Amino acid sequence: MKSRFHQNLTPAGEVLTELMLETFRLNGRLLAAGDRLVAPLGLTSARWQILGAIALAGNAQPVAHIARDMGLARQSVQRVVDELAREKLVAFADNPHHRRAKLVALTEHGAAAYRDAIAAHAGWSNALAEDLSAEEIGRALVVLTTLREKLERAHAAQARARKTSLVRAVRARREKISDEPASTPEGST
Amino acid sequence: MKSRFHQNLTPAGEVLTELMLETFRLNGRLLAAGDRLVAPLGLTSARWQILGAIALAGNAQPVAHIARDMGLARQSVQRVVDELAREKLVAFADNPHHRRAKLVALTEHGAAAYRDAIAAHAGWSNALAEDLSAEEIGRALVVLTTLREKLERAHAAQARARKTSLVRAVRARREKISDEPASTPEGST
DNA sequence: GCATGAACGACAGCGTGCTGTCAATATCGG
DNA sequence: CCGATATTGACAGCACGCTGTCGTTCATGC
Repeated sequence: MKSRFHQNLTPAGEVLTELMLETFRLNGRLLAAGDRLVAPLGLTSARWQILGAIALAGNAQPVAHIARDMGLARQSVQRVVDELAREKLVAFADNPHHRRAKLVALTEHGAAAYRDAIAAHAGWSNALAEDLSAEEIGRALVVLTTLREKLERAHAAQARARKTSLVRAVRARREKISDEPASTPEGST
Repeated sequence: MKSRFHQNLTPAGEVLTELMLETFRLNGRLLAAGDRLVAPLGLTSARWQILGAIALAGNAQPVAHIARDMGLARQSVQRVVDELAREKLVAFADNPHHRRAKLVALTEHGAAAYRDAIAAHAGWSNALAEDLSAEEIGRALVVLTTLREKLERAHAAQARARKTSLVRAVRARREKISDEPASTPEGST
């Protein structure tokens, strides 16, 4: 089995490597096309995705929730939300549960912009999907989701392991420190 | 048919929209995991992808060719290649076909770094692909490739149409200008 | 009530993609 | 050969993702 990349790759690992490269390429193309699609509305892909996440959430949420729903870092979403707020596409409201973390909601202006964007997207997406059936796209979606979830689980497990070993190191260090003073005054060494 | 996004979406357009969002998420997760994987080698995802593209090309190429192969803008690749050159992972060689566009090749140091990276990737990719067959990953790859190619064709067609209409406007303007001086001296108007 | 840990926004910096511009170079057609 | 066009590297700026840090706020357990 001749691998394009490395002899240790399994057949599945080999085609997965190709899928990764294709994901990077498709990601760039989708962003570029999305940017062009919503540019006449004064939006970018990132901005209208955030408008979409707010709209789909159904009710106002703090930035950190929006970010979690989107699978992005909080600060990334915060930055764009602040810009959207400056342009009056979203507005902040008090959060009864947290004095600091305001709730973010679409303004009328923002809701209209999102409606325009999603309407343009619908026609474009329908045309793009023309050569493929919903079933095969759905199967591809399952593969991508499976991979992403597996990556997220592995990362979370690593973070827990790293934290646990850090806690163990700190505890070992604390016990060692508390042992040494006690041992020294008694002169048992 | 109740759409999560917009009532005009076809079933295929609907699931494609979900696939797009999943692509963005998977892209971020793959980059993050890739960065972690090659960090001990002093590399990042972007850097080792470029090392890989150079290695897979088989012979030294100018930056613009590498970029075209990767589906990226030339300047993006140039920037990283210049960094890799500073760190002695790649080197420039004269190009007999173009005095300005040097050829880029891996150094011994760069080839060793790439070997280490791809070996680490192989184990990791095999494990990630464990829950999926090569066949289903391959089918997903076909879907992604189909979409990407369609996006690229649509963009190229738009660029040609934009250029053609610009050329027509310039020609119409030139003919109008050249007509007016000729008409005026002959006094036919 | 108090201490601790987690979550959150603000601030900061960085990597990486993009587009645009300009000068150098190559290619092609008249 | 010359002019027009395309390609290329260098330069520049920007959007957008990330991580880290710090102070504020909340939740939990003792």
